[in-house]
Amino acid sequence: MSNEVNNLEKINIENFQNDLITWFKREQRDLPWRKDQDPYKVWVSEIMLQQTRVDTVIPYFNRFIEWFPTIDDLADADEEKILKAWEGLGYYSRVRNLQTAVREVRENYNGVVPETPEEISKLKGVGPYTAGAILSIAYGVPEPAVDGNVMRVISRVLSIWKDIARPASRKVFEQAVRELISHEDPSAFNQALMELGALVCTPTSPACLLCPVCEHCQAFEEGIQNELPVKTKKTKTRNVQLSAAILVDESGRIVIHKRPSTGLLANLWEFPNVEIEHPIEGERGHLEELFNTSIGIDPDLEKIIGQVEHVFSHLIWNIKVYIGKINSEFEGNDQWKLVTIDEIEQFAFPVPYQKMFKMYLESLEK
DNA sequence: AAGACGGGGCA
DNA sequence: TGCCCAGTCTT
Repeated sequence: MSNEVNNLEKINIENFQNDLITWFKREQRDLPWRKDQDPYKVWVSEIMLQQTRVDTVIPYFNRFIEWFPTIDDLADADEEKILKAWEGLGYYSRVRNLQTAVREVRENYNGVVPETPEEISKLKGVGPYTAGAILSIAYGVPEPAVDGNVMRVISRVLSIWKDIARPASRKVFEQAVRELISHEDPSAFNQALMELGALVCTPTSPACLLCPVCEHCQAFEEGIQNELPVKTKKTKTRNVQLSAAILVDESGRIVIHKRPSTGLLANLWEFPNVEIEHPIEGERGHLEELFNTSIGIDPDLEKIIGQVEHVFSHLIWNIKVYIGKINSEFEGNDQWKLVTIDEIEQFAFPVPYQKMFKMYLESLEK
């Protein structure tokens, strides 16, 4: 494995560590999860930061810690509330896995986040990156924490032409970091690598002239920093047509539905909707029939108030938004509820349905 | 190894 | 539009 990173011999590791860490201690951003090294808070921040930008995470992190200050608070929380805390952040399985995992910590580790790679990696939602991040930042363990930033930085510094889109490549970068990591300050080293990737060694047009380790960088030396990292794979998104309805009863309450516990947007709330596989020309009666047969709701649809388009990483939703009325016989249960406009905010809705609700409120003002 | 899984920011 | 972001889990 180690000969795959043969460029390691060209670098002065100790100087590299010093330049990198010195820069980090001087330039690091003031972030809420850097105020202390509470393993729980480090853990929460690392889960939130998965595939999510720092600026997006900050307000979510502050509110999450406010609502669930300790492992016990999170372990005891209702799922509805943790989903509400995550509403709009995306990748909602992260927070359900996090709650599962803190319960494991309470049961199996006496409420203390484990500090060995073997144990921490068993926790739900803790993969190789997060394990290394928590261990190094909270406990000072010299484990690699290889994320997209680190692969980009290391691919340039060591001129590694492995395709970072392939799962197998991560091991190469982990091995490189094992060789490079500071054993005096693994926390600063790992965070510095990520901070450098976020602030200086960016995906496009890296700021090499401001880089604290440019003199160690083989890509910079050869002027090929813009060719690295190598990353293939294009995601092809498919289109899904939906029709959804704000259905109101006699007293103005609205029908909402809880999504299934698995799959896309699991356990979040939505407005009644059906997928339209074969668009039929404007047949409202046909659509009402479709609502009836597919979700057991018999609405009186009045009109379309607009469309919502929402792009996910792997698909695109195009939602035709209807308003309508619901029969008086409608009864709620665990999955179906009638709620007032003011009660809506207590439930966690994915963004496309937030857009839809906003559209509905605007239609009322006219 | 590939796909599922959110959402927003930026060229 | 397409790419990228402090990735992990399932198939």
